[in-house]
Amino acid sequence: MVQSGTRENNVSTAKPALTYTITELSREFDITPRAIRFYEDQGLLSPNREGPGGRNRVYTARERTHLKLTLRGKRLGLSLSDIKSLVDMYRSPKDSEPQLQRFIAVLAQHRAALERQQEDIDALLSEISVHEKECQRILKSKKAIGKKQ
Amino acid sequence: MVQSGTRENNVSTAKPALTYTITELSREFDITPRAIRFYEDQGLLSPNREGPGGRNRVYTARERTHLKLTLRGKRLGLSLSDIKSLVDMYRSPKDSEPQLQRFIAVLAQHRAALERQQEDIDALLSEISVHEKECQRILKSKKAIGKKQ
DNA sequence: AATGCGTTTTACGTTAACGTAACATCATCC
DNA sequence: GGATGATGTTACGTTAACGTAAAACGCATT
Repeated sequence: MVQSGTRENNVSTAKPALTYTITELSREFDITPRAIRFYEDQGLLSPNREGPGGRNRVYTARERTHLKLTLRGKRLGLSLSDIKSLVDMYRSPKDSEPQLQRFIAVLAQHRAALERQQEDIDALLSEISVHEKECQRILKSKKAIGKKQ
Repeated sequence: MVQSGTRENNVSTAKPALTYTITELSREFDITPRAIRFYEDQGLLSPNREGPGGRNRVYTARERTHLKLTLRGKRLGLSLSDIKSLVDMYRSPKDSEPQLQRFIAVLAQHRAALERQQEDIDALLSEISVHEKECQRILKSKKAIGKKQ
């Protein structure tokens, strides 16, 4: 093995250009390489190629960020196509004014969705608190009665 | 149509016993009756039957609550089997002490998951804020330059 | 040279969560 | 009393998100 872990290429250039292999990313985020390639098929990632004939995938820090964003979206219950539209927006050139307006609108939309999710979470958390307190109460009453049960 | 909307049966009894039909619930929560029956197949709901031969489904307020909980769980990205275990816990008799302990453990587990989701949401919201501000900045600079573009 | 490991492409399999279609049943309306 | 409309069961279809298997290539070791 010539090099393992995160490596830094192009020592002569100014930019660090640190990159990752597919297995590195799969281990870091605890997913399979298959999943990462699948995300690429769905247009969520677009790694460069390296090696003979540009065979192997190489991921930049930017691509890694996209992957992180993808996984976050998944944990929040978003579909991959939802995430794709998000990533696409982030990638899209925001130079024309209508583009900017649409981008802002989408952002507001996502913000609203996330805030609704926060409400759902708060509701569930308070429900859980109620159940927890109920359990504590029952436990205490049991101890008060003793070992008759 | 004899009765529409939420109706109140058993006028002679003490309990109100207000119930719902499947279409009422489907409209209230904007889902199809098919979905509700599917949730029943998965053990998330267990409506009573009514009419000749106990043909039609009738849902109590308790069942409606279970449905609400189911949909909240879905919005948060939980699978139906996840939700089922949750509902089962809520239904299970919490009288024996080991049962209680397990229940508390599961509650803590869900609490942790929800808090992780909150972090994810916070992260995304701050990201969105960044992008929004960036957009505002670009818009301002464009207006400052004028209509040269 | 053979072996083994890691990566690639291709393709088919799988699970979850319903959608959709077909048909029967029951009450009601005209 | 035939049409309409809501509800039921049954069964097959569908989409998303990968899993899994097969076969090939490149590089390293033995």
